[in-house]
Amino acid sequence: MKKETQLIEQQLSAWCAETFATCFPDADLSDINLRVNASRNEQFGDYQCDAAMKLAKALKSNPRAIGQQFVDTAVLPAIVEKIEIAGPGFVNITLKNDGLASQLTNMIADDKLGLPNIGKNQTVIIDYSSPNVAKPMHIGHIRSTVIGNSIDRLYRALGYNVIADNHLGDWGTQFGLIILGYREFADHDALKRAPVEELERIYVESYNRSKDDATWRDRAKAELVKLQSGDAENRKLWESFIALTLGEFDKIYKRLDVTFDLYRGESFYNDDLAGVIERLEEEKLSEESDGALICNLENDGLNVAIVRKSDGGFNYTTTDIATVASRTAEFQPSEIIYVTDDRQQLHFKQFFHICKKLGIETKLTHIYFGLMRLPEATFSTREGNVIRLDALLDEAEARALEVVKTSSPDMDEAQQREVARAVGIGAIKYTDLSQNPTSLVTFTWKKALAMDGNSAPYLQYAYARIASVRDKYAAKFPDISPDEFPIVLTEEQERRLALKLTRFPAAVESAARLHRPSVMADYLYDLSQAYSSFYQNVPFLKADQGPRESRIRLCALTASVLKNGLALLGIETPERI
RNA sequence: GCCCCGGUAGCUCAGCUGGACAGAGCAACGGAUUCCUAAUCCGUAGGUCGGAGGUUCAAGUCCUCUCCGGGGCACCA
Repeated sequence: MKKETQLIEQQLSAWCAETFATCFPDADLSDINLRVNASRNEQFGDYQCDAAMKLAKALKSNPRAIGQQFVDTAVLPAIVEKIEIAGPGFVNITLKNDGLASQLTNMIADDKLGLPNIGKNQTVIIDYSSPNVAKPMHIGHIRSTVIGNSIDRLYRALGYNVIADNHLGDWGTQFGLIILGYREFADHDALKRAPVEELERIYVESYNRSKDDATWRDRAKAELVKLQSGDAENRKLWESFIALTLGEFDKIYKRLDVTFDLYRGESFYNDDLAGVIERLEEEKLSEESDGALICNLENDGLNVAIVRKSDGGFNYTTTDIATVASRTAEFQPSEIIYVTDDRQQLHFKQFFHICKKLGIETKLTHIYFGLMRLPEATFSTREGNVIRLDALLDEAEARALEVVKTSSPDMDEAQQREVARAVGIGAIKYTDLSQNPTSLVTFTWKKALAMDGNSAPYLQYAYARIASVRDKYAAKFPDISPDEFPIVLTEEQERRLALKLTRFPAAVESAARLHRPSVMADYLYDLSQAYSSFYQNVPFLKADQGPRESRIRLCALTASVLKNGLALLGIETPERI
């Protein structure tokens, strides 16, 4: 039986709370945060507790004295070397070297590297990517796809049962225009060559005609009505548009290593929409206004949401409510997570609110991110200022290939291409994942394709160096098995690396909890820096037996953490680079 | 008009539930390669955290006001 892993931070926090309770048995400490946190600055120990300052007021005492009392009464846990009081009343905690070493040994023995199984028996649905049919994906789509996919991976790693659902925009008024346009001026050769581009051209042209041609508008509407009422021919056309588009999308998803468990577009919920309206009316949550049916949420500061248009059609609020109802009934998720850009915030607040009023208790979370902007000067001449996603990926791979060719000229070309693919795609993903999603993002090729510094290639490079060390060790000492030697931390860089390694589970946990892959990226970069410094300054293949094996084990564990950690960002780790 | 998100070093960005002197990368400058992949490492320089008040023992982080940029506010999703 696998013992439940507990994060060091939690362990120390619990200990800290207990100790304070023993120190001050009469005080009510329930409102005060007694947590222990990783020290930001290593001169203040490995972990620190700032509770003494927080308690000062409640206990009517000064923080130094409280800290001192804590230090005097505390019974140190086995893993702790010493505690000290410092500054205004911080308790700084330093871990034992052999305590760290045994943590590492446990991680090595655990194929999950110490990750807690906090998602056991919980289902989470993640709704991300969700592009529209008949429109090519451009750089605006990469954030939802890559961020959503990373959240997906983080949750899975923590034991959640994740359902990744691609909620395609496959239904709506645009299909009337597309069907009509298709009938009138489709270029069938172009449709074979580049189906989505041609579909988009058809849509745009048809849309433009509808703007000042009432007849065209009416004809498009007639096509839409036919489609919606199940006309066999239009239905078939519509299905073919979806198939063509998905065929193109799948190429991109494959390149990005993104897979979905479900592809349920808006059309999937079409039959449920009337029922949603009925429920809203029954619950008296809706009212007529200017011929439309609305939910008035002004009292909640959320304006007004239209649930049925004056022409009788439904819109996305209705669809989204139907989707939640369907998902909760079918999967009983503990949480549904949506990943979209921040323009949709109001919409999500509105329909989350309506769902709650309808008695749906499921936790609904909207992860939003800032739209990608272009620095005007660079791209103003580009047509429509749009960079297609596949073009971006091509460029990334090409750029990476140049670097690979100059850095690894001896590698055969097929392998160079393979490395360039992993590195190029990794660079693109990392750029998106390493920033806080809510930040505004300015797209620059330089940043997106960065190959050094805080970038995926830096992390991949660190990994490849370890792989190389491992192979050289195996060749040089074929008869020695490093795992028979204990991990001993003597050098400064060694200890720093060890400490970082033990924080992997905490990093994964908080990245998932905060829905922020950037936390993971930050951690991995930090770890790689610690490793690179170790690598550069501490010899291992040339060290004596004992330290050598200990260091090899550290290398191996670093490799595992990097590989698994980067996998949580959807980034590959080639063995050679 | 109301609401949301940004404004941190020349540039691009971190900074978790307020915690000890604000951190990276790029660019600049100076070092390191008989040695485990230099896509690396070590170092120097660079910031009144948009501005003004306030709360607090402690504010980049919370509150109020304000300036700048982006976005959203009824039949597109």
